[in-house]
Amino acid sequence: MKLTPLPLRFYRRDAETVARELLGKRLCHRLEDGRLLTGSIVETEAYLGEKDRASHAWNGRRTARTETMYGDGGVAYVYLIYGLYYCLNVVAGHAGDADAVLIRALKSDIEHNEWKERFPRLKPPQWLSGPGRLCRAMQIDKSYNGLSLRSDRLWIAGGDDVASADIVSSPRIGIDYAGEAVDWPLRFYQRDEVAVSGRR
DNA sequence: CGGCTGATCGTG
DNA sequence: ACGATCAGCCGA
Repeated sequence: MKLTPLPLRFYRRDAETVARELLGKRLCHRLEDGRLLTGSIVETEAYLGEKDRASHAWNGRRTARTETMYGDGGVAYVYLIYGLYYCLNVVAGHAGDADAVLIRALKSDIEHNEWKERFPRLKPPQWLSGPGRLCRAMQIDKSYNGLSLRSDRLWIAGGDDVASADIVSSPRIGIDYAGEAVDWPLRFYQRDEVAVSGRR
């Protein structure tokens, strides 16, 4: 299995395109001790920057937290939610436009024994199902915020292409407050994939 | 300053 | 259905 990082030009497009095309790609994390955790992306959501009420950058909110999203595409944007969980985003587009793609679920392509020990109550597909769970399982926290997705530690590699007929879109999850943006079909997931989170 | 809130998850 | 739990944002 080749795990070559995607080129920067992959990320420097609009968030919706990046969100669709991230399906099937492999998220890779090299731990300090040398072990490698990987999973195939099966669910994403696009966030469209300042014009998107669901985005942290809505209405031009450019703060210490959102600054990462305002940079060029190709880095990780990681934030803490509900004081409990981390969420991993891929920054898309170009400097100034604050586009990002939330990674919502992975399918494990390596049966990693340690996960069975750490999450004994969850069945295998659930370790990586949901943005908070996948960060916990992949050991991604806020220290990865701003890190290049072509770094030695964290990167995204090519995978199996997903046919467009197998990509389903829907409104995004957990953004009921987002006004006119609540129904924008910016969530994408792989049809019939059990690791996909939440309601369909 | 102090109050409020959330791109979630686990339990009941 | 609800509580956990806190960084960050906002208003004063």
